[in-house]
Amino acid sequence: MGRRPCCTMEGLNRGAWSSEEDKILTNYIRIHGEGKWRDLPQKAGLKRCGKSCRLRWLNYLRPDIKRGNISPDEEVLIIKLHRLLGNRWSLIAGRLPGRTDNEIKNYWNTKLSKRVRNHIFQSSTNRSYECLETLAKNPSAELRAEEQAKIAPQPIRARATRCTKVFISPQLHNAMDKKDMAFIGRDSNAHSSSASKDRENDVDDDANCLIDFDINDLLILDVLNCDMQCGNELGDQNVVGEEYGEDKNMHASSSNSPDEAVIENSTNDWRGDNNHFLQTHEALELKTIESFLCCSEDEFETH
DNA sequence: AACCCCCCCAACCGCTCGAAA
DNA sequence: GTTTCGAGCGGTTGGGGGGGT
Repeated sequence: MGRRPCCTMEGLNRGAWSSEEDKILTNYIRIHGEGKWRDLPQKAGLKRCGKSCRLRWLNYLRPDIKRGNISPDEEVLIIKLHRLLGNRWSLIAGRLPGRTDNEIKNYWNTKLSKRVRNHIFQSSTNRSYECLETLAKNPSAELRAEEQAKIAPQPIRARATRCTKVFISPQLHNAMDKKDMAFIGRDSNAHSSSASKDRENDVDDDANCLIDFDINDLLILDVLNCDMQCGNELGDQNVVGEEYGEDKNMHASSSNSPDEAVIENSTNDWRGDNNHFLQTHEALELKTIESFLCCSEDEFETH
């Protein structure tokens, strides 16, 4: 194996881009569209690595990029998402239209992480987004000890994988539709056994299906779920860190069930005009939902 | 004015993944 | 099944600018 570098490294410009280079790249992409980054520099007449061109376009030149100060609302969202997802910058950026993963990563590393760290000294399984909002809107605000404990991070570190389909039981989908805390918040054992039973019925009824979903539901669930025991379950299941495993067939991309609903056709995506987020990250979200429901991984794998 | 230090952020690097050959 | 390629992700680096002395 092995791969040739994306371009010969000799004689290429490095470092900051000049306005002339920006102009050339922008014009080229305007005419030919994105993609084929390896060949782009040669065709466009740029002395740059294709990777560098891609990065420059995605992080700086794209017309839909929102530049400027990050609003308090955006801060709140970043903090919430970071708490939920950890350093998954592309996922977090996917929730902030016009913001790039690089920008959010930088913003977190230079500002938010310090601010949050200063207000947190004990891990806790409880959550309080009121505290987070207070923090984002008034950085100098001092939180009480119990408030600090409530916002200690417990990110879900499942791996984000690219796949095209995801399985969610009809029960889960209905529960998410209705924000059914009674269903979602039941204790893990009770839920685990009943969930298994439900799924057996699903199989019998041939009612399993793949249903697209919106991560907004997760956030809503998370917010509504402040007082639930779910946080404890997350910790108990080792969803933080590698121990939780990689992928483990959590994506259903190989399934051929006729009941599958292909995410690509989803209209439930936050962006509306494309489905990048769901197409690339539903496996992570499935893991997230699974964790929220406190189900065992095996139960999902049976599907 | 000169120097130093720190912060910010654009850019780079190494790696992984899915798809195609 | 294996190899190669295109693309994307996340951690890190380093240049530049601003503030302090």
